[in-house]
Amino acid sequence: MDAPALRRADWEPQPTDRASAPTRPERAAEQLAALAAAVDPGDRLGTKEELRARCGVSVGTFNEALRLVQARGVVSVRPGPGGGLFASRQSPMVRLGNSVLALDDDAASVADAVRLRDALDPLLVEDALRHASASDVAAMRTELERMKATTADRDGTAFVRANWALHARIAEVSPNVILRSVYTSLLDIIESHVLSVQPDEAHPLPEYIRSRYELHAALVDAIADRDHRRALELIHEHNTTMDGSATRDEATTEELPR
Amino acid sequence: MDAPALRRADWEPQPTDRASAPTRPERAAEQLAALAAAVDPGDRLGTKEELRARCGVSVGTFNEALRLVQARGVVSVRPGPGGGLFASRQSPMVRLGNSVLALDDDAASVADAVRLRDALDPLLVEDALRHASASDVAAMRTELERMKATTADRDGTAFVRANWALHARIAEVSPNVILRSVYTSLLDIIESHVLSVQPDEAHPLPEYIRSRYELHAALVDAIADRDHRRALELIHEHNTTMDGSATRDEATTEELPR
DNA sequence: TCCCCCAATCCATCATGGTGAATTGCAGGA
DNA sequence: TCCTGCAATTCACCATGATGGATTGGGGGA
Repeated sequence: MDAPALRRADWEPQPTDRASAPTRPERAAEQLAALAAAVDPGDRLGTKEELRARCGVSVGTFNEALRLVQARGVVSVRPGPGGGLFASRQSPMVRLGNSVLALDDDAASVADAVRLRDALDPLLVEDALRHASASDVAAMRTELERMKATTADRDGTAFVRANWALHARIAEVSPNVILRSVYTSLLDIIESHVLSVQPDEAHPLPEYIRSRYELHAALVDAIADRDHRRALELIHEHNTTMDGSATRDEATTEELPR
Repeated sequence: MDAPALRRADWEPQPTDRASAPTRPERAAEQLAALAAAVDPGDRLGTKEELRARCGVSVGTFNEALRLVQARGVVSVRPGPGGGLFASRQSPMVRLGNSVLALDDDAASVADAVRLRDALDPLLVEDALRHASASDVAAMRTELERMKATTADRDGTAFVRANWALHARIAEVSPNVILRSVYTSLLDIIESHVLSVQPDEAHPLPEYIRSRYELHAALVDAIADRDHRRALELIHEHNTTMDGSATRDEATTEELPR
């Protein structure tokens, strides 16, 4: 009835070639997640042994699956009589994280990320105006210096990277953890997709760099002076004058299949 | 030299009571993550057996740890001679997901989430204007009907939930996967923190509900008519007239100083 | 009656040993 | 020379059996 699976043929009855071959622990984890999703949070799903048998995997494999769903906050485990696996309500923050994790990397274009980032910039500036300390402003000025240093060598890529570093530093000031986290990750996404900055006939590189630099310098000044109106005006200009169009995308061509 | 650890005392040398007791697989996973972070992406870390010995855990435990770091995209495993664990570059999208996952749930106040959501609303409306199909608009109108239904029973909570459902439906239209994902999760976060809607002397409930309903109805009309200016005007009004202040927070005990 | 302690249950690890598949490098043949 | 095929390496699972800790409920003593 419950003969052990000693040979591989006994426990690999699905040679159905699926994409990227989900491993057995992953499949078991999905089963568990489905089980947990089918009941109310807090409900008992059964003992490890029962569920392991239902998933049809060995102890070790089941433990791996368990670890995965636990990390996702889908189930919790309790010892003792009446113990076992329980569906647990996963916090919305975990859902956010997982929904982002589930995102297909290439499905999300850089342009999408840039658009989001631009929408968040004013919030960051607002927070900077309200919360930037003297040392924060000093750090921003340091980043500005770095930007200025790159203006000399006409290296558009170095310039935008320095620019992003400044933005990241500004973001650090915000007390809003969600905003900070999302924003810096967006910068990260954007940065990882950009290979080089290409000049544009309408905006020759040196001129573009100079104007961007001055805009950011003025922005930091406005933050230092707590000049709300000027700062918001500048960030609006920042996001309406072209910026993203001067960058070139890399990742849409998925080379390097390894 | 390498005596097996048959008794628990042999392999639990750290009775240091730490907060919430990270399990051994979790600790091993952290070690692996640290190892992977210390080298360049693509570098070899060693065979499973070598690393297992270094982590000082058993095979099963190490497999669990491995599964965790693999799920996080930190390492990859390859079979064959010269195989083993390799540090893998984790995509920025994964970093975003993980950084959100690392967020402390109560550290992030609802007000923070509301602020983010408000900043994203205009983007959603923009996308809706550009991409909403007839059936999308129809679905929005259905949600509007539901909102209207709740206006009758003076139930503020039901009203805002219906309101969020409408927003979620609008968000569905956007082709921007990151935006959609982040926005709906933000709604989720907000919704999960709100217990009830409290009237406010300046805005008695029925009046508040009626005005909000009409604003949203007008917004959907503007989307249906592709009236950009009107829609953006409405969403601006939407986010400047009070909204969040009429909701009562549950989870953040430390009252948001705004 | 109330409290404490014990037994039962269940999880978290451990150890050992086995089969099959993927990968690699080299050695030998066409 | 180039291709083919074998052997070695390493992973992915499997089974079995053991120890110790956490939790729970009930039974016995104060």
